[in-house]
Amino acid sequence: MRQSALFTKTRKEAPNNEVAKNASLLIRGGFIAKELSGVYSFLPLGLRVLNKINNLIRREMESLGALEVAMSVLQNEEPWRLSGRHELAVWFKTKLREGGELGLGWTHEEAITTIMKDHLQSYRDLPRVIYQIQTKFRNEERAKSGLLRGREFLMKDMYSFHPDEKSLDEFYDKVKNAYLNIFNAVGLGKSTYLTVASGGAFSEWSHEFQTLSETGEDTVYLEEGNQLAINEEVYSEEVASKFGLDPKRLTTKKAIEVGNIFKLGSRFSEPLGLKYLDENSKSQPVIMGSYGLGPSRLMGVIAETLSDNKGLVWPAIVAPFKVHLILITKDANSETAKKANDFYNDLLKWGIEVLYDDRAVSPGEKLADADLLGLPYRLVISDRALATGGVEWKERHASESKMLSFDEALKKINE
RNA sequence: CGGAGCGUAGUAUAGCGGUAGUAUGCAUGCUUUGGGAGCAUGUGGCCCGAGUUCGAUUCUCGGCGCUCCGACCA
Repeated sequence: MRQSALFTKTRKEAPNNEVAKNASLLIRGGFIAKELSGVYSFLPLGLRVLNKINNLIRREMESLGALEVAMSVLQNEEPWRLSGRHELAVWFKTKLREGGELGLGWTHEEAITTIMKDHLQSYRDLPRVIYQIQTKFRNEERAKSGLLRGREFLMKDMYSFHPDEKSLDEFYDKVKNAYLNIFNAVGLGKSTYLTVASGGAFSEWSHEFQTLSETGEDTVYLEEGNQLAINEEVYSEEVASKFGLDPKRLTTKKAIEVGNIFKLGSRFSEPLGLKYLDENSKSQPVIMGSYGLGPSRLMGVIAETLSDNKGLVWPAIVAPFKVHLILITKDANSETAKKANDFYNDLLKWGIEVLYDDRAVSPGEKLADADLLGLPYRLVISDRALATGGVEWKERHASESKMLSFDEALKKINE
């Protein structure tokens, strides 16, 4: 994409209505726009990042055998009455003209359980795994920290249906690994801990995925070198020992929750009547699990924790473009400009995602923007670079650049 | 929901009981091209409502909105 065609503009100054680093940088770079507190629009660059994250998540979920659906955002209140959750304050509710109440989906256990009543009758129909990636609405008492805690946000929610606890347990462990694959892929593997947390009303324990960050709302107990942690909410020396950790060696750190998985058991299948017949023609409640992961929050965590003082630093796998090609020349018809145009077309031919800064602005502005936008590879084509027979190559996280021939650059991009 | 702070050009900010300044952006012209370039000329603003006052962007009250701390958080 030619940068001259990109309508979003970058800004030098941090917005005065954001303190959070993630929101500040993403707004400065034109990735997102603020609509309300905790409510953001995604602009072209931001949407590209979000879609990359979504597709990464999709690949992992599909590998678990999950099938994607799109459930409705408007929800019937009736199943929520059956599950006893219709009074919860996080629910944005509204009324039909006729007077009936309905709500905006903030989670979908009730909805998917109701749907599955039409599709699960026999043990032969189990297990099943269903997920969606969808905008969720939660009437938070306090939105905060940019994309980290919003009232409207993107969520991948997955639900699994099993004949018994054993089947659920096996699947649950697979999901743990799939989640860890995702956090590893986006460069948060080392700072993300599988964390024992409260199972709430459903079971004794659940697991969270906590990424270390001073902006985090949670506190976890952990030991360096061990990727299992305990959330402060459930921590005691006894609990630590139970999970194989030595209380004496644990320290506390602030962390932000990037995922949460639950064993629901029959918490929803019983009240909503989701049952199946086993091999002995005996009616049994379906055993369920639910698995959340927020792509927009993950984008915020990446922006928050992997950036530096010049701007964003996207991991290649989620970067909106892989290459930032920058032309520096005084004359749009110069030999240098022709070379840059040709190279841009070569990159497109190779199927490389490239943002080409062909704008008629000063070199300083282009370079500062490149740092702010944070694409992994920066390639500068200028009179100076051409004089040495090639392009200047710099990786966003590196401090030094080096000169490469056009062929060498192409090769390196494809590595 | 309790507490604190804030709301002035597109953005970031200064200031005042007598209708507002700076930087940046944007527009035009000339110059300029490796770290947000220079000069000149323009463009553009006091969140909403009520009250006090001769006069309110400024003071008071209410509303709306934003940020932070706490509470809350499937």
